[in-house]
Amino acid sequence: MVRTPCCDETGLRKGTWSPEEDRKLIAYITRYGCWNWRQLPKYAGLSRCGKSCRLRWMNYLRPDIKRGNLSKEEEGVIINLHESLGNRWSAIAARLPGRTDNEIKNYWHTYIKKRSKKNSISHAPELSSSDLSQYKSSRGKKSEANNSSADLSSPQIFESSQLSPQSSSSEISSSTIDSTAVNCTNFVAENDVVPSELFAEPIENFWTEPFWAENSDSFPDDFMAPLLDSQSIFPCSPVTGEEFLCSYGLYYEHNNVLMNW
DNA sequence: AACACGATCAACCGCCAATAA
DNA sequence: TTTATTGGCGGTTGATCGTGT
Repeated sequence: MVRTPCCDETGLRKGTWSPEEDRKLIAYITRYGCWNWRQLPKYAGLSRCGKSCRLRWMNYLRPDIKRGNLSKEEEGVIINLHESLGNRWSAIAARLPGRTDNEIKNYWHTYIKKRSKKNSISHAPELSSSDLSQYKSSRGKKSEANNSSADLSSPQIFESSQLSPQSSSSEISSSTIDSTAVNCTNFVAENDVVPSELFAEPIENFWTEPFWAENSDSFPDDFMAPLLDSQSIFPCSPVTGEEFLCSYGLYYEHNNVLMNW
């Protein structure tokens, strides 16, 4: 089977995201969730591949992302977890609310450099053979990895604490993993804000019509009615009401259109 | 002020596992 | 069972920023 590359289509943008692109992505996901990353950019009016959109959202635009330097406690958690988990950045990130695997990965590489410099030795912290085998087997059996990571004795700091009260710990532990995915795909499915039928049986032409935040007036009233509100989507957003933060500033929704302060 | 260098981090790439058809 | 598609992960790259000379 030959896998079609997701990013080699001509016309797809690469590189740094512009504020406008961020705005579109935020607006779309805020409103509709991420039902399909591959198709999402088309309907969101973005000339990006789905992977790129997903990455941007997961690593940067999610409202529960914690920016800024890692605290001493977080550093300690990373170091401890790395000892037991190895380079399983996503698993480590799952224990650090608001931190992304990319961020932790970057931190670790920086840490390794600092440490190797400090010790004036060439060997940076490396995976033991047991770590490696554990890692490899976990990659082979993802679901087991999820379970095993949930069993670790290290302090459990679930992102669930930032999720809606309805989110049970079992939900999270079954997907430690991806609280982000929970956040994202379950916007709709679990928040009971938007009827799931809406997605199961979309309004005619809906999924075939590009989404433009600017043109949201064109949607029928009955469709606009069950829109997600920021609190139900991002129950732990530091910003209340109709506002939420993103990397480029404070956004708020006005007449169902995302505005930048 | 200008340049070189290193650090940081956002983003891309390629692979794998899960799942659907 | 096989094939195709998608999501997710870790490794890596490269642009940008800060600092030192």
